[in-house]
Amino acid sequence: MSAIRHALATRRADDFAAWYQEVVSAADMAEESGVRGCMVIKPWGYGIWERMQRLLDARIKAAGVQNVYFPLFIPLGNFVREAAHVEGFAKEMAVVTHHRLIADGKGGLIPDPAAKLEEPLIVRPTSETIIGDAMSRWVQSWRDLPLLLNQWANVVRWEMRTRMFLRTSEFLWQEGHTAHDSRDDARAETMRALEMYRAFAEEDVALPVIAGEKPENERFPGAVETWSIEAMMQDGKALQAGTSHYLGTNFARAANIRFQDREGVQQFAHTTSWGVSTRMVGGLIMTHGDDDGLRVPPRLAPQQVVILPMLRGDDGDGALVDYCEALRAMVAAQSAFGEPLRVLLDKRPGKAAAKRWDWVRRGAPVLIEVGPRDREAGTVSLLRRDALWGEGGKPAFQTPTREAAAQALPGILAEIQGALFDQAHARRDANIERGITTADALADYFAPGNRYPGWAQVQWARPTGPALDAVVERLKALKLTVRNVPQGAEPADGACLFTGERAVERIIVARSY
RNA sequence: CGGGGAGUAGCGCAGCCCGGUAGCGCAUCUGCUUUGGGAGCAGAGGGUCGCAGGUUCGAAUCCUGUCUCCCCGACCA
Repeated sequence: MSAIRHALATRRADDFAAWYQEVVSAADMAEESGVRGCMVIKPWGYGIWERMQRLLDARIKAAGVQNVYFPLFIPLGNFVREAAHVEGFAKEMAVVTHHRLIADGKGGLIPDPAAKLEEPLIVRPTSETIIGDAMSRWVQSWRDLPLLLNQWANVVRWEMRTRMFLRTSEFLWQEGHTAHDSRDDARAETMRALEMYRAFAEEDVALPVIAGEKPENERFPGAVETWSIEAMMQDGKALQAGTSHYLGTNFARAANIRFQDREGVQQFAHTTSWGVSTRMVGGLIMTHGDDDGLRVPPRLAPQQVVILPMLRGDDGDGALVDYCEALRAMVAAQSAFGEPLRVLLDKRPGKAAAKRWDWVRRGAPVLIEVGPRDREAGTVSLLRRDALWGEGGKPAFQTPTREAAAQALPGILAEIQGALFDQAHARRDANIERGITTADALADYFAPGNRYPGWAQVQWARPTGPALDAVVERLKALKLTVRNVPQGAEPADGACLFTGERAVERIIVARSY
């Protein structure tokens, strides 16, 4: 038993779903909007997304990909070309049918029947079709390839069940779209994007992931291959945190993206697409959050260091603020991870101890409280968010000198970034069961009493068609899905767990978001 | 989209069954006290009870519809 008084009302272990929602609101990240499935992303939540954008965009540009922007609206006729793609998205589409409102005579407004669109517009659920249409005009010769594009955009999918950041009807993402003159080149791009996501997730978000290929039944509609990075949440469920697709020539045929090769022969281009979304923010919460709120990895924190003067509303405040301003300047002069350190001096009136818990819940990596006694002694009181609690259920303050604190911060932030990754990595590895070889053992491992069981890595014979459907049904009975076939796993050396045939590869099986 | 639950002050809730003009805790504001760790006391402000109809002399409360959220399922980044 601990005497710790946590900053949240709900513990992860008691009700993970309720805890998640409490973090989203207590960390002041987002709130409901009144529109089904849509959310208002508040400054702290959006600031984290902006950091993700900045870091991922740098990686995208470093790969020679150029940013573009395509329209929100896609003509219906443009969308209907790739059959599997359309079938995959048709059920969840927002459609624009009118362009004007008129009074309904009862004080309200209705779409003007006289302003019905000749051809409805759909709100993009993803942009393969409209970008494919442009590519068909932009690509003529092998010299035009590869064509490497990316856009940062919002997309809309009419989801049946929504959750903040994890699945919203409208979400923000980047979608890369590339066209190539060969299968090999397009597949290489697919794998490059996947590796980019792995590095982004692990190095920037401190999110350990397993990269691998999705099974046939989990492929993106219209894709030839779909690859993903999968992260383990603290309740043991898997979260698909990024995807990369090799689309073959399916979309090129649908959009007529053709080029003349070196021999003068018309060929269809091979295309790819890849994306990471605001869902990553949800993954960050469920990976790094604790019973005191969010913990933001320093590379992503909008503010890495927050200085809290212990103001008393008396004459002593001026000198204290001066002391803190000087500290702020010292800290701001430091660099961490190759960028100037992001530091906030929170001078809002109020008790430092009360404001402290606001910043703990938001998950700022380092808090520095400064009182009159610190000022006189030339010290500060420093608290690491990744190691909040000390002896006796009290916050674990350190009291270095002001100068020492400022100089130590780059190192401390690097330590926190590493500590968050290491904790998540250790937890994930401890919760992957690799010894399951029978269906009964699998059912036992995921038995209802075992609340947060984690993942199982098992061997299978990679069934296809009806045989795969049968496997999917058996897994569904246990609420499980095949997440992916991990890259770099050991070769199969046993029997398929489902069919008893000789296994050909290892797969990750898990419950998922 | 099916099954279940819920919308009352910024947050968490009571009141509803049995209609009579809205309350508690935290937060906020003011004053006094306190002052190195999530302060105490006193006072104050803040709500057309999700929205729209209906029943009624009178609706947070009863009836109908509708919107939104949460949980479970089906579907999906």
